[in-house]
Amino acid sequence: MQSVPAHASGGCACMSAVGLRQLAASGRHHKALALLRHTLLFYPQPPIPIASLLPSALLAAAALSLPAAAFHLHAISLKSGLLPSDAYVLTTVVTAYSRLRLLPLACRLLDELPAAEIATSAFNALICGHALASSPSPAALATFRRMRLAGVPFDDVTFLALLPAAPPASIPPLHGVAFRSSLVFAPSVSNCLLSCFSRIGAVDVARQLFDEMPDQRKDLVSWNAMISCYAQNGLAHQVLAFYDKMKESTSVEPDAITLIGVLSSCANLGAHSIGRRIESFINQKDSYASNTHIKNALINLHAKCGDLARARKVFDEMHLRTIVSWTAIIAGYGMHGHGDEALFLFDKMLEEGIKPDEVVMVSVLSVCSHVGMTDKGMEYFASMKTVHGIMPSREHYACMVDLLGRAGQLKEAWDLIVSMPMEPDSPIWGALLGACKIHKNVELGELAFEKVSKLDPTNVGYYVLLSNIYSDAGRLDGVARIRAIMKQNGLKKDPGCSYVDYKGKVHLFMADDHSHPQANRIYKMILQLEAMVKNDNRVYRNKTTENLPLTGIHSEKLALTFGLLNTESGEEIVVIKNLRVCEDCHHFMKTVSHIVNRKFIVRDASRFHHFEGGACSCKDYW
DNA sequence: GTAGGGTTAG
Repeated sequence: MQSVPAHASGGCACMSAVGLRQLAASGRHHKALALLRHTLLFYPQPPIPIASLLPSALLAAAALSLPAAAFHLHAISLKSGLLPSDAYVLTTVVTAYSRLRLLPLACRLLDELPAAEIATSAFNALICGHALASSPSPAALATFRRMRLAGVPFDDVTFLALLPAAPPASIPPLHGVAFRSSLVFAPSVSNCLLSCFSRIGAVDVARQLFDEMPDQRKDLVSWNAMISCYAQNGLAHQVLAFYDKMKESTSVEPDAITLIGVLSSCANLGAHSIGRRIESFINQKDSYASNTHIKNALINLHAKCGDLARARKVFDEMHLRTIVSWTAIIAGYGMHGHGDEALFLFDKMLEEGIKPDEVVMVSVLSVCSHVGMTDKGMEYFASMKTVHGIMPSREHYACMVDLLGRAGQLKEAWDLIVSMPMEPDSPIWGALLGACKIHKNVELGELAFEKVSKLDPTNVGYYVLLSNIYSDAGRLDGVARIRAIMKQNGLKKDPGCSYVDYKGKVHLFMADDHSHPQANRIYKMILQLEAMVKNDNRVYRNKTTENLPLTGIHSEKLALTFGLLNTESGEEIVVIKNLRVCEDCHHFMKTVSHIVNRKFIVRDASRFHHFEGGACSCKDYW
């Protein structure tokens, strides 16, 4: 007959282990730790079934941010002789320290052991810890090397932890390792590799990986990863094409993640009718009704497609708003020129106790810059460090250079760049260059160009900006020089294009484009409008047009005129343009809005312009 | 019992 205590204790410990796991899994970590304390009272002596209790308890300590509890449990693990040999306990100690932001302790633990004796799972946990602490993480890669050198087998989990944190240059060789070890054949690993190549901008390699996956191994995640790949690399047209392809495929059904990728591409393209179709599909599904990510994508869609009221409606009707929702609506008001409402919402967000992050601060600063609230922008920039504890990044500096530069404070913008604690990047110098164009400063423009063309030599926009600076200053020698450099480097100016999403179809126009079926009617009307604009004394007061060289018909004039010809008064016209609208076209549109007594909206590369009654919502500040 | 892939805002 078994001794009663032994039998009873075994059963009780077993129950404790189950109970602890359940408590930890359901988030009741305090109860889990209390149960462990209670159990330990009955089992003061090792080696007892503590082995089965420690992992859950360690994770509970990490979840509760209780380093002292983790130290205690670590000590128990050592005292009971479970460490260093018990793989489960070793792995969870590493995980607990990683999650408690005590990565050095996790490192030391494994550093002191012979690598060959460390279990795969413990190495995986450490790689994961490195990934958690920083990304990209050379240390994660170094841990993987140590593992391989010691001959410790790696598995799919190793790759899933390592790949997202791997430095860009190590992705192709890791792909090779995954291939040789046959791990690429695990769908999760190939999906992960796919998104890694996406992250480093290797879209073609990502697509190749997708195409090489046998159909039965392509799952929903593979399709979504490919859609995100196109979306994040700015290939919105490919997203829509790929989405169509996905709908044809019988093996997968789009889910919320698919739709989010597609919606964001519709937003970037201004493809409002496709976006609205997806929205009505979404509204039919109850399961999406409370999906915050979807709602955020819809706010972004409507705002970027010109329907701010609808964006606001989605925002107002949300049950749970995250900082992303706030950022989307704030940026929306900003790009439509409603700086006051945007900043009011930001203050409201703070009142609701939401802590601002780097991203929302970028939006707030760019709102200030777009609407010319220079002082307000300076205040917010200063408050980042002093009030919110956010260190300004290059992106924030770029906003500030833009803010000061647009306002004509070129010297202050320059001083800010010089005072930066990190090396300025091309968008920062580009912002200064743009400001020099607005304020016609050749000397500083040349300086900014010199910097920016070293950092981003193939970006045509910068050459065009400097060329326009020279042109405005009557420096034709400069214009010729830039043109020569561009030719020498094989750089071509991005062609301007504009389009209107009319009755579900996109009508695209290039400059001087005659290919549209209605081209004759459109040009005839433009000529009439141009003549009327020249004679319009009311808006014409601020001269300029007469002296402008006739540079052909820009695409936005064609798209707008198409819109005017095909819609009734009161109907929405949204023109979307890939580049910034020029002064001549801007003046033309203001005047036309007065002459034909219509409202219309133009989205250019940087913001929205609402034209009505001879004026623009940007107040000529863009 | 431990380690883990694809999602939104700029």
